Amino acid sequence: MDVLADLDARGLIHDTTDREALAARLAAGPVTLYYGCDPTADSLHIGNLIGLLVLRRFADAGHRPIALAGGATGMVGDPGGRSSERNLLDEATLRANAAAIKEQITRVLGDPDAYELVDNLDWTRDLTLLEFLREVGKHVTVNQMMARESVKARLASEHGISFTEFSYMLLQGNDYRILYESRGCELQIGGSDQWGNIVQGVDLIRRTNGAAVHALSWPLLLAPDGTKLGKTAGASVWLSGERTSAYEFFQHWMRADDRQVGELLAKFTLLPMAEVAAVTAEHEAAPEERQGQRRLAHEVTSLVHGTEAAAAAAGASGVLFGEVAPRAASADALGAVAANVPAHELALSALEAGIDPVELAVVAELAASKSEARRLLAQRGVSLNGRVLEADDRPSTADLLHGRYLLLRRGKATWRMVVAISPAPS
RNA sequence: GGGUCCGUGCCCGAGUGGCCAAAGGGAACUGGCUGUAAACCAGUCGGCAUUGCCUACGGAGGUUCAAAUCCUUCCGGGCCCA
Repeated sequence: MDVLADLDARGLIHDTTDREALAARLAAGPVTLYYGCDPTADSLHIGNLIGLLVLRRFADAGHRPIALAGGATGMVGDPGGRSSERNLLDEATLRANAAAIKEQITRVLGDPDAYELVDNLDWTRDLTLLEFLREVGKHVTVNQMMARESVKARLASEHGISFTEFSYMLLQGNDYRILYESRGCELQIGGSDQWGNIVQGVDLIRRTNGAAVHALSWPLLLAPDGTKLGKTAGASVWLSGERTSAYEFFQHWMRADDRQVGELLAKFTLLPMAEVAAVTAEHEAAPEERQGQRRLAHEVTSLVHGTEAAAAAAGASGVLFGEVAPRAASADALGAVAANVPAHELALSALEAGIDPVELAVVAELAASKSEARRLLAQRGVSLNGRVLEADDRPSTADLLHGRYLLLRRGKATWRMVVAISPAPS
């Protein structure tokens, strides 16, 4: 299979170094390539998922991917795409983050024999300043570095840019050089915001080794209306089940904008393009059926959380958004929901005399504060067991479904379960 | 080292002694319409609390009946000069 053609069809090529040379090299035999993510948090988010999946696509085409966790680069901070200086994370945090991220990479890439996982801290930690200046710095002109968009933007802003962040691109360039020298890595991939950093490495390798290596970037994901995706919108959907439960993850894709379904299927699933096209066509014929979103949610959730979790999330969604009224739902169905929707325990005794809805909303973490809870209730934004919860209601044990569940919803799609428990005899 | 300007709520950004929990925009949240969509319309958007209180305008002090607004100092940053 022609990987480049496939990536192209999926809209995953934004830029490459000499396209023909790259195509020829890929056709000539297995190529070692890498993609790196910095451990700025203890979980990757769906933006990084594209990169991992592109690695996977290369692996499936017979190439040899390297996933790089940026233990070293994470300590410095990439100036790209931000207007102000980063706060440096301490080493312990970074180490913990890197460990968590490695686990996620492993999950998405599957077969541990099919790829290699490295951490740039391993070769950067002991690099001395003099070595760095002589082996890396000497080959790069500041003129060229200043010309980078990300640097220019920061130079123009009132915040400036520290030398540390300015050096980031050299560290990343050096990673590529090390991987080229130690493992014969000839291709680095990344989002288009990484293009400058990637090309930096390509240049460095040409100057130090006289070799022509390659680069490939994909376009950054845009919001459906073509504007830049808000930081909160995409960056808040995490791969970690701790941060974003499998159910919530599934729901994120279920709510995808119609206009984006085809694009998302192409970029975030491993379905062959022919099938993507078929599903998209089916979806466009009857968008209200949401078949595209269903398939998308199932595929992506399976990749990240496993098919079992995906099926469970789909099952819970069926109960919550289906025809069945909460009061008529079976104990099994509710149990399944409780296992998928964030659930909170509440002592049975707290319900006996009736509970203040404000209190209940806070306990269920439907609202972050009592003020917010009151606001939501005033706006009639909370429902209990399928009925609007009024501010002067006093939910009690009589409202428990099957003697133990309270099913709460905020807005249209945010569900919480409260499970009543008898205090353990002590 | 000298001069000068700046630091406001999730983000951008007004405010230069009381009418400021702080204009405006964006994001976000809720309601209406709908298909768990889009667009659009309306409302909300520091916390606690029965019209009141607390915390907040980089940090710490001070002046004042009263400070985001004035003074001192510290921290952080931009620009110019050396």
